[in-house]
Amino acid sequence: MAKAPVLTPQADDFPRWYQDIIAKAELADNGPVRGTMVIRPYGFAIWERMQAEVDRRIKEAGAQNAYFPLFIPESYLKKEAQHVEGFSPELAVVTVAGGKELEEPVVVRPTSETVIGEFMAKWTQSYRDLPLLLNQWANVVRWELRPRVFLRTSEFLWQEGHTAHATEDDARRYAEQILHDVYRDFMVDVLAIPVVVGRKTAKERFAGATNTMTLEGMMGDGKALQMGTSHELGQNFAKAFGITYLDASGTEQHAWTTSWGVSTRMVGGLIMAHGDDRGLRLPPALAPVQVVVVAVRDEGDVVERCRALTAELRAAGVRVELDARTDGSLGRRVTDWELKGVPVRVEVGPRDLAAGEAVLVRRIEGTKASVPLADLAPAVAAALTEQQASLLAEATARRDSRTAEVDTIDEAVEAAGSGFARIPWSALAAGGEEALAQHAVTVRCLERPDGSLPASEDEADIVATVARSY
RNA sequence: CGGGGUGUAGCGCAGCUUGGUUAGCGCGCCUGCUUUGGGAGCAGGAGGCCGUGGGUUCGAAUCCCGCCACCCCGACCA
Repeated sequence: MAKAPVLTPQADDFPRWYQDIIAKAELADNGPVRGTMVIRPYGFAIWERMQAEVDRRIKEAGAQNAYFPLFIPESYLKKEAQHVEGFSPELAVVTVAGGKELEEPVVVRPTSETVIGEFMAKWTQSYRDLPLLLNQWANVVRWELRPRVFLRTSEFLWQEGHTAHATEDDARRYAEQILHDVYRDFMVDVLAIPVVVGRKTAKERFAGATNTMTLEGMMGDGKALQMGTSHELGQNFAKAFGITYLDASGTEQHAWTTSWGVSTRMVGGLIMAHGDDRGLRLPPALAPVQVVVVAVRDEGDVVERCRALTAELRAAGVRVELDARTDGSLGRRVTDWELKGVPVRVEVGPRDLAAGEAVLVRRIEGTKASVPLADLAPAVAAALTEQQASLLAEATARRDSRTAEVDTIDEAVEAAGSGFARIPWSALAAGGEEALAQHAVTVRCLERPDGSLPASEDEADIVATVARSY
C-alpha cells in the first residue's frame, strides 16, 4: 500500500527535510529559550561517539583535558581588541546575581581564549613549561541572530583546544597537526565526509587570530558547512594576558598560542552530508548502533535465536542492538531503523531459520542478501567496512561532480547555485569577496594548487573555494 | 536586525473570506479483539484557555489593534 513519504523529500524542500529528520529520528527538540536545543538520547549518542573519536585523537596529539569556568569577567574579553569586537554582539551577559547588581558583569563564555590565557600566564614561567597543550569539553553561548538546530544554536557543546608554544613555528606546526591528524582524519575516516581543508581569508578569520584554518564539508544541497577550525593566535593573547616565559638564555619572551575546536554542529553536518529521503545514514565507524538484529515475528525460537545472534555479534566487537518488539509490525520497526540510519539490519524470521539463514540489509548501499547463520559475523563485519568506504566514495563523488573550476566571479556565483566553485584567488583580488557576498556566496578557504596550506594569502597561484554556506 | 510566512490536540493540517449550538480531520496515544516477511485492520476511548493582551459585538478561532514565538530568505556569525 502506498504511504505518504516518511520525510519531506530533499528535492521538495531541503530545510524542511532537515527539520523532519531531526524530529523523526528523535535527535533533538527545540528548547524553551530561543535558539536552544534539547539533544535527545539518540542524538546525544551520536555526539558521544564523535567525542570519543575526537578525544582519543586529541590525546594522541599530546593535549590534556582540563576544565575552566563558564563565567568570565567582562574585563577579560576587553583585553584583546579584535576578540572583543568580534564577540561583543553575541555575548550573553549576567548583570544580576544573588539578587544584587554585580560590580562587574560576567559573560557566559562564547569561547575560552581569555580565561585560559589568564591561567596559561600563571602556569608558564620557563621554556621548559612549553608547549602547554590543553583541551576542554564544554558548552558555550553565542547569541546568534538566526539559530538552526545543531548548525547554529545559542548554546552548543564543543571541544576547544588551547595551546602555548615557545616559537611561532611550533605553534603553527601544532595548529596544522590538529587540523590534519585530528580533524581531517576524523572527518574523512569516521564521518566519511571529504572535507576541503584550507586557509580562511582575512575577512573570514577568527576574531583575534593571525591565521584561521578550516575544514569545509559539502552538504546534500551543495552548500558548504564549516566543520571545524584551527587558529594561530600569534602573540595577540600572549601579550594581552602576559603569557611569558624565560628562554634558555634567560630572556623574557611572549609565547605563541593556538586554539581549535569542533562542535555539535558536526551532527548537523553528518545529517546533511549523508541523509536521504528515508532518513539518516550513519557511517559504520561512527554509528552508536552499527547493527540491529530484528526478530521478524515471535514464533518458535525466533526471539531466542535473535538474542543469541546479538550476543555473538557483540562478542565480535560490534555495537549491536536487538529489536524483539514483535508486538509491533515489522514494517514500522524497519522504517524506524532506516530513519535512524543504522548501517546494517539483520532480519531473522521462521523462514530464515528454517533455511539456516538471516537477511542482511545494508542501509547505505540499500541492498539485501541472505547469509548463512554460520557466516553472519564475518558478513556483518564486511558490510560495515564496505559501507564505510562506499559512503565516503559517494560523498566524494558528489563533491567532485558539484565542484566547478571557473575563472570569473560571474561563473563562480553561477556554480555556487548548486555546489562549490574553485577560482584563482587572483581573480577575486580587490573587491572580489564583496562582489560574491552580493550573492550570498563566500570564500570558504584558500589552498595551493597541490592542496597544501598557503603560508599567506599573498602567495601566487592560490585557489579559492567559494560557495553558499550554512 | 530587514523581507516573507505561520501560530487551532504530541505531530501535520482544515475551519477564518461571509462572527452564531457540544471546534473538526489525518497520524500518533489508550483499551479490546484480530494481526505481524516493508509505516496493520476493526471497534471503542482520552486528549483543546483556537500563541498572547486588549478592543468591537448580544455573541469572536473567525473582525480590528498591540505584543510574543516559530519557520524560510538575507544581514550577522570561530
